[in-house]
Amino acid sequence: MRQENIVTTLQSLASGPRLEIYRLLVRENPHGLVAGEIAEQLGIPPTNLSFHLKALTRADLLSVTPEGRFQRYRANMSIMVDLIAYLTAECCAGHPEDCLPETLAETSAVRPRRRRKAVAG
Amino acid sequence: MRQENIVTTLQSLASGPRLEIYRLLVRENPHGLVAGEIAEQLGIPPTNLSFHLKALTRADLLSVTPEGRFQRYRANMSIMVDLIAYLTAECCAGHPEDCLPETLAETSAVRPRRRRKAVAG
DNA sequence: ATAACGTTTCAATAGTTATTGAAGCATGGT
DNA sequence: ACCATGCTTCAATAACTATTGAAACGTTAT
Repeated sequence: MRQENIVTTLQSLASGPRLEIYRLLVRENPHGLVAGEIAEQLGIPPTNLSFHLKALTRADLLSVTPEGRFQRYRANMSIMVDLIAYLTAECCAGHPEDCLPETLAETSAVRPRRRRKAVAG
Repeated sequence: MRQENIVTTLQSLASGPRLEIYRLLVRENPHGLVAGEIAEQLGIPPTNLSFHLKALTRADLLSVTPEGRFQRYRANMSIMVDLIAYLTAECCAGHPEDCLPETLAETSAVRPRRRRKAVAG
C-alpha cells in the first residue's frame, strides 16, 4: 500500500460520523448492515450518510454489495491490518520491541516485501 | 481515550507531510530529531513544518523537549497503541479471530478496562 | 551589546471538506 | 403501468485546513 492510499485511508477515518460508521461495521462483521440500518442506529440523514459511506468505500475500508434495493456494507479488515503495519513500520530502526508491546511489535514486522520466517518465541 | 481524541489523532495523521514526519520519527525513535533535521530530511519549509509539528504534538503523537535553541521531537508510541486498540475493538462482536490475524486479534482485546489474563498459546 | 540562529506565531489567501434540500434512478409491490 | 421505497447524485453554501512571507522570540556566539 502506497503512502497516497494510506493518507486517503486515514482521511476517511478522520471524521466523527465516519469513525462511528466504521466502528459499528467492525462490530457487526462479518454480516454487515444495510445503509438504512446504519442510518437508524447512528441518526445520520440519508444524504449525508451516503456521502460518508462513499468516502469509506473509496478508501476500501468498507465493501458494498447490492441486495435488491438495499446496499449492504461490511468492514474490510485487511485494509486496517495494512494501515497498522504501515504506521508502526521500521519502528526504532528495526527494534520495535523497544517501544511497542509484543503483539504489535510482531505486526510491525509484518510487511508485504520483507517477511522473514517466524521464530519460536 | 475518547472518540473525540481519536478523531484528532487520525486527523493529525491524515496529511501527506504529517504522515511523513510521523513515520520518520517512528523510525528515529527513541533518540528523535530536532526540527531542523526534520526540515532538511523532508524538504519542508520551517513555517509549514512548525504548523504540522504542532498538529501532531497537540494530538500527543509527538512529544517535544527544548534543547537550547533547538526543539527535539519524538514519536509517542503509546498513543499509536491506543489508536490501534480503538480501531479494532469489538471486532466481529468479540470474535476478532474471525477477521484479524492472530497478533492483532490479541491487540484488539487489549483495552483499558476489559483486560483478561494472558493465556498460553 | 549586538548579531546570528533555530523555531514559532501571525495574517492573508487558497484550497478542501461537510451538510443540506431537491432531484434522480433503480428495485419491488399493487 | 403506476406508485412507494431505499439509496445516491447534484448544486449551493458553510466550515475548516494548508501554505506562505513577514515579524517575533528566546538562545547562543562575538
